[in-house]
Amino acid sequence: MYYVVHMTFGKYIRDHRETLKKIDRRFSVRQVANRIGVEPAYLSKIERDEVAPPSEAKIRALAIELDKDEDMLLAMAGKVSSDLLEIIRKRPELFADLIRQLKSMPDHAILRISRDVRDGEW
Amino acid sequence: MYYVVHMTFGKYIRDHRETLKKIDRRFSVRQVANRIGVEPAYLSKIERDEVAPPSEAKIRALAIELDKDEDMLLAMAGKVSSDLLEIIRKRPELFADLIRQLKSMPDHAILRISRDVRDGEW
DNA sequence: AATAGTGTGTACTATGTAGTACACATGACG
DNA sequence: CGTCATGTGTACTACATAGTACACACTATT
Repeated sequence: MYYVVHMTFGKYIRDHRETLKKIDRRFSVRQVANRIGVEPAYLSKIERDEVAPPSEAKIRALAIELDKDEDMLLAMAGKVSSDLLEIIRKRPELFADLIRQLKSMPDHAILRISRDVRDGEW
Repeated sequence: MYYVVHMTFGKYIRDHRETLKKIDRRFSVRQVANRIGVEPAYLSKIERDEVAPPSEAKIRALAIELDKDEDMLLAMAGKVSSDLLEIIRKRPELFADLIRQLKSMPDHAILRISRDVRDGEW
């Protein structure tokens, strides 16, 4: 999935909204804009990357609307979920060290730690 | 260390700068401000919490100046280091899951994971 | 007593963030 | 063939962020 790297936030939203629109006409710019609570002209500009991605709250609404992962969409917008920031800010040195350690680790290693923690192997 | 919770960014900086000033007069508001690259009046306002904490770059400079942990100082300012954000944004779902898992884990468990990863037990 | 340094009050500014409001041309469709 | 919906251009706005610049009164030093 090479192309994802070059995909902007706007183009990604447009692509997926258009795909949904093909089978459901309620996915027009106007109707989606209304449902997520912004002006249609604003969503149009977002989708053409004419303006920066919207706020975290609107991105979350978009993620739900388009059935995409919220953290992934936030990341495409250059943001990190505020609940994660809060967790890190409460124990900054601990989390900073761990995250920097994990920077160079492969996906499967991080997944495994997640699973081990969840399964209570600690 | 209860009081730390109620300590503001400004008060924390002021306390530590004043402590250093007692044994080294180069730690005046003016001289520290000059070294970190801001106006003295601005640092004065920061220390009295009259304005919001400064930018990440200035906080880092302050951390070095006062010999404090950068991530901890950033956290007190309500921020998270941009290098950590970048790491998370590159694999948002993986890191989001892990961090939320670790939210309720005790310090020693997180420390142990850090150590295990560093020592290559993966 | 002069002067050098200190902390702070007041006023101002540039840039970024996160949008709204309305008009307009085009396209779909019953 | 009229009207209803669609996407978008233009203009504008409120608030936040991250500071600067200068003047002033006080303190310490020599």
